[in-house]
Amino acid sequence: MSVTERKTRPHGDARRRTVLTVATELFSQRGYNAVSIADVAKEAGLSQAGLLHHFPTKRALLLAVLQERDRGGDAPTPHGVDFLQAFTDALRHNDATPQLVQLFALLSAESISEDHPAHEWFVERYDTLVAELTAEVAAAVDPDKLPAGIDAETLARWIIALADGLRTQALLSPESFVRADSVEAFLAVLRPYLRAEDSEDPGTVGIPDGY
Amino acid sequence: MSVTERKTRPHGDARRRTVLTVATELFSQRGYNAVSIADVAKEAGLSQAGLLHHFPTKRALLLAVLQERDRGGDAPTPHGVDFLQAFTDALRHNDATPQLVQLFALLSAESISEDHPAHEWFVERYDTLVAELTAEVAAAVDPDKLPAGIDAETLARWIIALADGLRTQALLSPESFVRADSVEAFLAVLRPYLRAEDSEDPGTVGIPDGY
DNA sequence: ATTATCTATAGATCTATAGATAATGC
DNA sequence: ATTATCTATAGATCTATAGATAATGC
Repeated sequence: MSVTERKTRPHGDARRRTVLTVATELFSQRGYNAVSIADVAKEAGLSQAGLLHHFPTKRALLLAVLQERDRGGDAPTPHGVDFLQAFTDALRHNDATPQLVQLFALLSAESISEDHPAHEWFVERYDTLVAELTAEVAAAVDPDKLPAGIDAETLARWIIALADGLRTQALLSPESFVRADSVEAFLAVLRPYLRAEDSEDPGTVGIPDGY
Repeated sequence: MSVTERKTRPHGDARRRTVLTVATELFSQRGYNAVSIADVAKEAGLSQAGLLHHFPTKRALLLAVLQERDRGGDAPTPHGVDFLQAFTDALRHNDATPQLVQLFALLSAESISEDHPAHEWFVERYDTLVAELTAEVAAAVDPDKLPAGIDAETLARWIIALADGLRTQALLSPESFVRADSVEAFLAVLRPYLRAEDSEDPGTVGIPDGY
């Protein structure tokens, strides 16, 4: 209940949700720059000015889409080795909605430009993701078993990069392989580096949508 | 000497090159959709209509940029293990021109949409890349040493995915790590799987110089 | 004769605002 | 009284074409 909260009504809330769904779909298919707010409004069944009543600018609409999609991993996730398994499970789950996967593929590339409305959002997202995964990998692997020069952060960045890079390949050529299988096979290759016995107390860290 | 070749003159050729350079730069910074041909023309020092004399549509301009950038590897490339070394060398070379790297990051994402002007170009590019790298990996590794379920194509897709995925991370947060180093470290981890005649001591994992 | 340019402009879009009207809830 | 909409439109852009003029090379 922030000071800047606006009053809404049931019918307006429903409209807002419709608009967000449509915007997610269109941004996913064509990217932010190639979609007009008129496109979204038409598909959502209201006028462009009607849409702008709910989301005052196109940028606000994009950020609302991202924000909604990021509260994906509300479920409690395990730590250490089991976290890595949960990661590929999340990949498999996300691949069921390719348009959402495509949205993140497109926006993560568009947002590299510093003046893109989602630039800060993505920089922060990757920082968080790398830090989180680094901690989990560190908990799962035995440092003494790692090859020289390979640390937990390196492994964490590899895993994230694999998920992102294989996503491009899978979207361009969907029938050629299964992304989650490939990432899972990679994690299996890391098995020799894992701690002999692992006993970790569970916690709650979310794996976000869009992967 | 194709039938569809156009006659050109020295001054026009120079202009064309200028336009291509500027277009590469601007597309790299902001992507195809967010750059207008007027932007390119202005920066190249000619009128928009003047630009369209050389490249009749914006789409033609993009394809010309891609085509020019793709004839990079004219040098004879080695095969097998040495090819993999040449691959990271190429990465290191490319990272010296981040705006070009950014161009491919952006276009490979934008082009996932089937109606993007560069869609076919990128589908074909990845097909070729995977096929080529699969052949080189197959020549370098000993199939008997590979973990169960991992084949040459899987490894090839991992390497391409790593290069692509780490590219996003490096562009969003350039100071945090060196992409080529990370990919090179990954290839070093693959060393136990290589054919005997190419690697002397599979027991100890070798890390390349500079580590 | 052809290439290389330019100015001017048509015709589409696109974002966002102004101002009016209807519906809703205290 | 406030929210939720709409029509209409201003003001920017954007791609591409029309038609004219200058420069170049057979």
